[in-house]
Amino acid sequence: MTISTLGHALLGLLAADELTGYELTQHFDRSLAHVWSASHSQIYPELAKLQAAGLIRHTESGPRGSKRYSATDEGRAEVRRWLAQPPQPETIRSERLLRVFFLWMLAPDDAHAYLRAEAARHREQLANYDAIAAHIPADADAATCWSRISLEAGIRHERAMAEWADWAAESVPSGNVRA
Amino acid sequence: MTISTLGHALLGLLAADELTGYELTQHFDRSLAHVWSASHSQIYPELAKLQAAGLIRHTESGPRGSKRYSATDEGRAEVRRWLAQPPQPETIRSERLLRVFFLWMLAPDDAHAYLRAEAARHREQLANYDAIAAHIPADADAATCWSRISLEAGIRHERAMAEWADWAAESVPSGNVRA
DNA sequence: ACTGACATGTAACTTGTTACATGATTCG
DNA sequence: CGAATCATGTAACAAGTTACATGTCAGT
Repeated sequence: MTISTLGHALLGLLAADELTGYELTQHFDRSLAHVWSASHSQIYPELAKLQAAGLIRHTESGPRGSKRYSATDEGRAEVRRWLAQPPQPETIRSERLLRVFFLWMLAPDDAHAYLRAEAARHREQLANYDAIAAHIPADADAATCWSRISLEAGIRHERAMAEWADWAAESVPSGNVRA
Repeated sequence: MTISTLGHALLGLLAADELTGYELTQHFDRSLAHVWSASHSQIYPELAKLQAAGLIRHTESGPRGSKRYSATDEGRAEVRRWLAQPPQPETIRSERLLRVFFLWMLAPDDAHAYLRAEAARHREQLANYDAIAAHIPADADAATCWSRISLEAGIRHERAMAEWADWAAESVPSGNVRA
């Protein structure tokens, strides 16, 4: 049985807490949003696989048919094994940056507007991340401390990209310049 | 016919130059490496689709059965249409950052080593990008200027992530500290 | 002759998305 | 009692990866 990255993400979350599929789904929309994304339609079948592989265990059943899972010892060992492996180089796929590559096909004003909008989008995301970071207490547990560290990567990324978009917009002539 | 992002990438490249499938493949390994990735097994079928949709045209046949394509007027119009649309928020998936999220499961020394290695990987990528940037002439054509602008995003991203990894490593206690 | 780069394609599989489908519980 | 949220699942499809398969041409 080979485990996908999604599988490892679920396993990692279940190593810290007992969670339902629904709660796991929410983690991908919230705490893990800057790191990994997954929808419930991918999560439920993956949970079934992990359970079949003995890496997670169904602990309790709650209201509305909800099922709570926790990682088994083998599951925790699997996460550690995964973490100890050197990661492969990631394949980069950014549609937003790809568009920039082809912006020479647009009128300078339109290209300029694209970059300004890009800067705004990055600043918006940065504000979201900053707001999340502001709510993390200073005396948090280990798992939360590490979520803060990974969130910092998102913050610095958005900040760098916002500054890049500003720089890029300045380097493009525009008829809309007012300064 | 809906066109995938890969289709738009191919169309964009073929809007500037007449290229073969093989040359397109190389672009994803080189000029587009920091932006989008695709392998030949995905490219050849996609070229067939674009041709069937009348967005590209097979122009000349070369040695070793190579086929050269160029974008049609409809193809160029399609790229511009795509560029004018507001991009959707991108789904983020970084296995390397996901690991950081779960680093609390490792001994502090191992977590520290992971972050140091991360910093080194980002610095290595940064050096690659810097080397590429250094070879772009100052008097380049429009398409090259925009490739330089998108490359700058890669450079700033790697720089920000290298600095983040340093910061993160410092914030983790390690038995290997010599300073 | 051999090696490596050039060159194109297909098949099987994995991963991820979108849409469909259903039902329980809570709050106003 | 109606809407929102909670809660789980499946099916059809799209996108991407890995492996298979084949053949050409240039340089040594």
